[in-house]
This record gives sequence, C-alpha cells and structure tokens, in this order.
Amino acid sequence: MKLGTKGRYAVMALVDLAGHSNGQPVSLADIAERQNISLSYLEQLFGRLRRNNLVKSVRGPGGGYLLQRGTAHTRIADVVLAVDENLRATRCTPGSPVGCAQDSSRCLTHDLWEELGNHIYMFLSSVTIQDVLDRRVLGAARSRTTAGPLEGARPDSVAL
Amino acid sequence: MKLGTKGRYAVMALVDLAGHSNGQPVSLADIAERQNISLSYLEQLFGRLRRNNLVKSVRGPGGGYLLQRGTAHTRIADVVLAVDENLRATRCTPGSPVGCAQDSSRCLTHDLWEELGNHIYMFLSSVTIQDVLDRRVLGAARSRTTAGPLEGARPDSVAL
DNA sequence: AATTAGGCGACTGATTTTGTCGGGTATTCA
DNA sequence: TGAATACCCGACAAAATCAGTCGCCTAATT
Repeated sequence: MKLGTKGRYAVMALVDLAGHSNGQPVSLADIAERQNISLSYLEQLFGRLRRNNLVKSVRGPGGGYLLQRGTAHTRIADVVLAVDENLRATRCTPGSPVGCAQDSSRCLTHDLWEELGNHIYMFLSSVTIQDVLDRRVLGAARSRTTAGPLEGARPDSVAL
Repeated sequence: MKLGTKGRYAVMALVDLAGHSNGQPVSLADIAERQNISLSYLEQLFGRLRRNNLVKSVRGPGGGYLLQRGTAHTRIADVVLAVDENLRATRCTPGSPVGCAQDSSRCLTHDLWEELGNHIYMFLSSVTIQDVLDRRVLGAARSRTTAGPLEGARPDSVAL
C-alpha cells in the first residue's frame, strides 16, 4: 500500500478541488495557493491522477481540473494508489530465496502484513472525498470498517 | 504510526525468538542466521525492544534474549511502536502555521489520517506473537476488527 | 497572436531510513 | 586470571524518498 506524503497531498488537493468547484474546472494554481503546495509538484500529482481517470483536465484559459467521478464516488484508496504507484509487499518477493521461505517454517509474518494491507485498503476504500468534505470520517469508519456501503462494486486487486 | 521495515524485522525476529526458545535465552546470532538479518541491525532493534520492556536480556555465554511478557501477551502494535519510536501524525504540527489551519476551512484531511492511524493501531493491537506463530491472522482480523474475542482480554489504550 | 493553463520529463538538494563498523562491558567457564 | 560468548552503544555510510524545480511543449480561449 505505501502511504507516503504524496498520497496525503493528493487527497488534500482533491478535497480542495471538490470544495471549490461549482461545475467549473479549478486551476492548479488556485489549489497551490490555497493549500500552499508548489504548483509544479501538483502538476506531477495530477498527471498521475489523470492517467488513473480520477480527474479530467480542461485546457486553455478558464481551464483546470474536474473530478471525473463525483465526490461521492471517488474513494480515498483510489487516490492513494494512483499517486503512490508502487506497492512492494513483504520482502518475500517470490523468486528471491532470501529473507523468506528458507527456514523450515516459511515466512510466518507474511500473512500478517498482507492482512494489514487489506485492512488499510478496506478502510481507505470506505471513505470518499465527500465524506472528508462533510467531516463524516471519525465515527463512520468505526461502524463500517469492512463492508463499504458504497454502491458500485469494486473488483479491484487488494494487492498491497 | 509509521510502518517501516524496522517494524517488520522486529516482528520477524520476535516470532523467531518465540518459536525457538524453550525457556532458554536465544542469541541474536542465531536469529540473525535463521532470518538472515545482520547481527548489528538486530542489536539495534533489540536495544529498543529491551528499553520498552518487550524482551529481557541475559548476558554472557549461553545468554541471549527472552520475551518479557509471554507470546500471547506481546502485541504486534507494541513491537512496532517500540522500534519505530516516533509517530508524526499529519504534518499539521500544532505550532507551525504552514500547511494546515491557514485557509478558511481547517485541514480537512486531518481527521482522515488520524482515523486511519487508529485503525492500523487497533488491528495491530488485536494480533499477538502467538497469533502469528499459530497462523491465526487471516480470517481472524476480518471477523474481529475492533473487539478481540481472543482468550486474553485486551484492555489497552488505543492512543496511537 | 497573445495569454492561459495543462503535459511531460529530467534533474537536484535535503532529509530520512536502513544498515554497518568498531569498539566497549558484563558474564560464564576452564 | 583470562578467554570466549554475547549483549551494549555511538558514529557513520549508503540508499531511498521527499519535495520540489526547470525547461520546454501543446491545446484552447479571447
């Protein structure tokens, strides 16, 4: 899963975008100023978000970005995955005989980290941009950890 | 929370320790060889584990380390916290006016990351070394995310 | 045509993380 | 006593990541 600062910035930016768009595209310059993140850095992040179909861009003057799916259909997990990209797991890369699977008993902790990854993913999948905007995060998670009540089914990989 | 490789190595080492100790102390050299982690690195990690009362050391020949509490009372969360030490939260350090709390609406994402931290902590708190040894991790977590029905009661703080 | 705004890629300095090395100190056993 | 075992500790080095920057390009609007 890998939760870096990139993911955090991306979520901040998208929440800002969602909050300040009224159907109109929002320019990165505006977001950069409000959230004081550097413009070039935002461009980098939004490049990935666009390639992952989370936002779409409108070029030219008056242009900017729009959420592709709505606020209620953009899950935090997707944002983080889009932006952080790589997802190295447990150091048990299947192929290298090192660090795992060499003792009599195989890498016992593997399952643990995998399950943790699933947990994180499930949590972040259960929260949308809209939830964050509405500050509907704290109690919510506690009550609906595993089953996301979100309508669309999610066949995605939970690879971590 | 901050989940680095240090935390993973520490858990691996403690699981190994628990699996190979029969009341006798286990030397770091043995663990190092079995898990092929460098001895010096293990020493660093076990220093912290010791200072956090998770293990105790026996010096001299035939010495090594022992789990201070038993396998069923050593929670993964404690191991990770002991070894990773610092736990910077949201980049909203209360004091610097940068990056948060400067716009009209305060850092909206703060709650999100905090809640995620709580989640991770709760999960890792619900799993013990014994669980990992018994491979009682996968289904378990899914069914008992928040309240652990495992034999020993789990009265700990959920501070993060 | 000029301006606005996104698109892309390479590259860089600072910090953090990860891991090593060299030397200690305590303990046991011969 | 002294050699061997094994923990103890701080400094240090290599690698990865972070947080950008720069330059140049393309597309749309006015």
